[in-house]
Amino acid sequence: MTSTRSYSRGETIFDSDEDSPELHIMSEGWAARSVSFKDGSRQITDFLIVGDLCDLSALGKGSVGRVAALTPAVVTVLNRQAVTAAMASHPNLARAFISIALIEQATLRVWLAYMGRHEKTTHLGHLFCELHARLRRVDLVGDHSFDLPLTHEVLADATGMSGVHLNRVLQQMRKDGLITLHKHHLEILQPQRLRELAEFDPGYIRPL
Amino acid sequence: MTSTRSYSRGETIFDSDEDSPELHIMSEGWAARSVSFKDGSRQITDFLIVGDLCDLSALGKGSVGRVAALTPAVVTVLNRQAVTAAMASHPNLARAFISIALIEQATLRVWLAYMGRHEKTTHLGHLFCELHARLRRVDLVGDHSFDLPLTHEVLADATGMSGVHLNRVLQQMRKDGLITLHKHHLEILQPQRLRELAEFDPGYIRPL
DNA sequence: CGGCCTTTTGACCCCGTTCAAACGTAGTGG
DNA sequence: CCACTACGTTTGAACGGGGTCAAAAGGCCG
Repeated sequence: MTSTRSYSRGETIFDSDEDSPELHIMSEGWAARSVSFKDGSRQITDFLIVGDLCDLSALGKGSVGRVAALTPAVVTVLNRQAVTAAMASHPNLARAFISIALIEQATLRVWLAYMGRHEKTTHLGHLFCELHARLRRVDLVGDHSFDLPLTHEVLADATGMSGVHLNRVLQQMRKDGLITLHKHHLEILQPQRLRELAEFDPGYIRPL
Repeated sequence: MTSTRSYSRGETIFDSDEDSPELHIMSEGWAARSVSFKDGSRQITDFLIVGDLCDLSALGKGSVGRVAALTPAVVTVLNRQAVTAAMASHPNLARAFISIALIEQATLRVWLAYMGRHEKTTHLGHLFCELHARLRRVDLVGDHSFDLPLTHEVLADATGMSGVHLNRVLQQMRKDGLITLHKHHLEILQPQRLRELAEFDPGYIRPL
């Protein structure tokens, strides 16, 4: 039936090349999908948290990038064939997967839009708003703060900036009294102001 | 049954707000989905050409941005309910839509990765490779050249650069003997070199 | 205590932006 | 056929955000 599997930081959970008969759902920890280039740089395209499907792509064609654990992580493993069989008899399940894929699309479009924008401060602020909203869905936030067990390097790879600059943006946000970030715990001090600054509209976040 | 509709340049084909009972398929011309910001800037997140679905999002939750014609365009209009009904009786159709959504995702991830990269030349080169591959699928290329009825401004909004800089990148590519671009017709003079330069891997393009 | 991985800070520099103006080129109407 | 206009392309000059390189200063763990 369903089983779980544990990964330690840095381990690959799924790679676009493989054609695995499994479907992975995050049960604990953080993971990221990323695309790498010859010059060593990488772009993180998705953060995966509890409840997220790692490889929806196993249900159809089309996949890019590698999913790797960013923290110690646990995933639940489903059998792909069992899922596709269930889809055949329950059309609503198929529609649910389409919806999930579309929500992931929407998030990618928002990321793309913010990546194209110029001020990196806005971009990072938006990411914080998004993560807060997503973590809230799965009860991983306390009021306006949450654990963010990621290194600067990871945040930089997600927002398309250098680690050095990411650090400077953070300093600025702290100085502006927008956030605190200590020991991998982020607190949003002025949620309203941050949302306005980042033009955050939670409409694209997956509803519960 | 199915009907068609025509749009002139700039007209909105679909907006994420509306909850239309229709599904649109591009039959002629070019369109783009874009996200806009308060400051007037916009980011194009998808180019739509013949055969592309404008609003897969009508089949589920999750949508961002507005789809607008970039040239005079013709779309075929399908009835959404008819499609969802067909999906219920033909599970393979549902899987096909999942695949389409996943391929769109893959493209978005690639765009995101190139947006995060630093050299804009690479980014634009990659876009040209992608467009060529996609247009080839629908027989709209002649050897290594194709019509590209887009303004610099549009290309700039897609690649996240200013119109001025986009023009300069183009000049450089011309000087390097990589391409010519005249009267909205692009010719790739050194396809192999361009692909290598842009690290283009067509694996993510929708197969025929 | 000694490494190793992160975070922080400083200095320098370049890619890409912005502002502006000039230069096509196509379309419209007299 | 020639203005006149509107839009797109091209070019110049100046500025600045963010990158790169390098080194110091914290944590964290064996």
